[in-house]
Amino acid sequence: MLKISELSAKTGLTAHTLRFYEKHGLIQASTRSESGYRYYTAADIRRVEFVKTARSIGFSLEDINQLLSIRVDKLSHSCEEVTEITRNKLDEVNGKINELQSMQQTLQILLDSCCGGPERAIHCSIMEALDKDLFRNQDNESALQASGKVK
Amino acid sequence: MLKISELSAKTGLTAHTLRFYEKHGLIQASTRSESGYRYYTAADIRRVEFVKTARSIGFSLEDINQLLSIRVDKLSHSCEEVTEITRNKLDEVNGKINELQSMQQTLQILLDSCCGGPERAIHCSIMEALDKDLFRNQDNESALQASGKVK
DNA sequence: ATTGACCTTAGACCTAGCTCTAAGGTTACA
DNA sequence: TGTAACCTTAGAGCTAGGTCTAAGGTCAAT
Repeated sequence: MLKISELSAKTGLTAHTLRFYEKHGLIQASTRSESGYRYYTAADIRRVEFVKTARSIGFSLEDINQLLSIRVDKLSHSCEEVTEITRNKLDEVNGKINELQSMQQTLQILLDSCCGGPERAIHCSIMEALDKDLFRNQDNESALQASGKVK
Repeated sequence: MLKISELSAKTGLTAHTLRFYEKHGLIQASTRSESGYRYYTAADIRRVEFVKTARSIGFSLEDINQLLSIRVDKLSHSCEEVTEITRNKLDEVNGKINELQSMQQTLQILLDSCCGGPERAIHCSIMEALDKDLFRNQDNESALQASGKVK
């Protein structure tokens, strides 16, 4: 039976975060002392580790709540439910990656178009590109190429 | 000279957002009527479009403030300053992509390891993986393979 | 003159996941 | 017995970028 600071040391989560997770229904201390101190059993600790692992993969607290309710009653739930949560998360992650890769490409094109030197910014290709609104549509690269900023 | 609702229609930004940008020093209406109504000149509009474009690429409001201060006095600034902002942003984006790709890989491995069918979740590979804390180090794939969950 | 659509401001609210503070009670050790 | 290190709770604060509300003033058309 661990006190909250001991569980904190064991898991690397702060006591604040552990209480926060409790408030959001993710974890619990099965036992409380008479004075209200939380005491965590081995099972409690495994649950906290589960949360920590799921969190490190990127699942939201809401996802984890769903995963936990499957975890405590696996007989009433199917693999399908688990994969659905996982697949939804993967879709979300893929969506974010696509957005970021689009930014990445645009930023790279901008960088490639500019000398990057100590020259006055008066004719800086990046500033021009931002001013000319070459990014209204998805056709960034050709728009920039058409503007003559990419060799 | 456009009123705020006209600028809103022109740019697709809400009047609320335009005022919000003004509060944060990004934009301004050069003119105000006696009663305090904002009136935007052509130059104001170009500045708003600049902000919108930079925002769509992913620059933060703080980045944009820096870009704008270069924009209004290009003689006092160099291409180097502009590329530095851009490169920092690119680094940030690349960092996020890396994180997300790591999540993506882990999620994909989890999905590949599970039947995803109507079977009871009692031996679900994903739940087992989350319980066994196979993700403590970067070696997710080999850990999962070692656990026999990936063919 | 009245209505309805517009405008103003200050400031609250939202998301997500913490992070921290205040005010007070408990415990262990010297 | 004192004190330092713990624990408790409720609730505020943080980030970033909006989004919305309330209370009131303005404007144009009828």
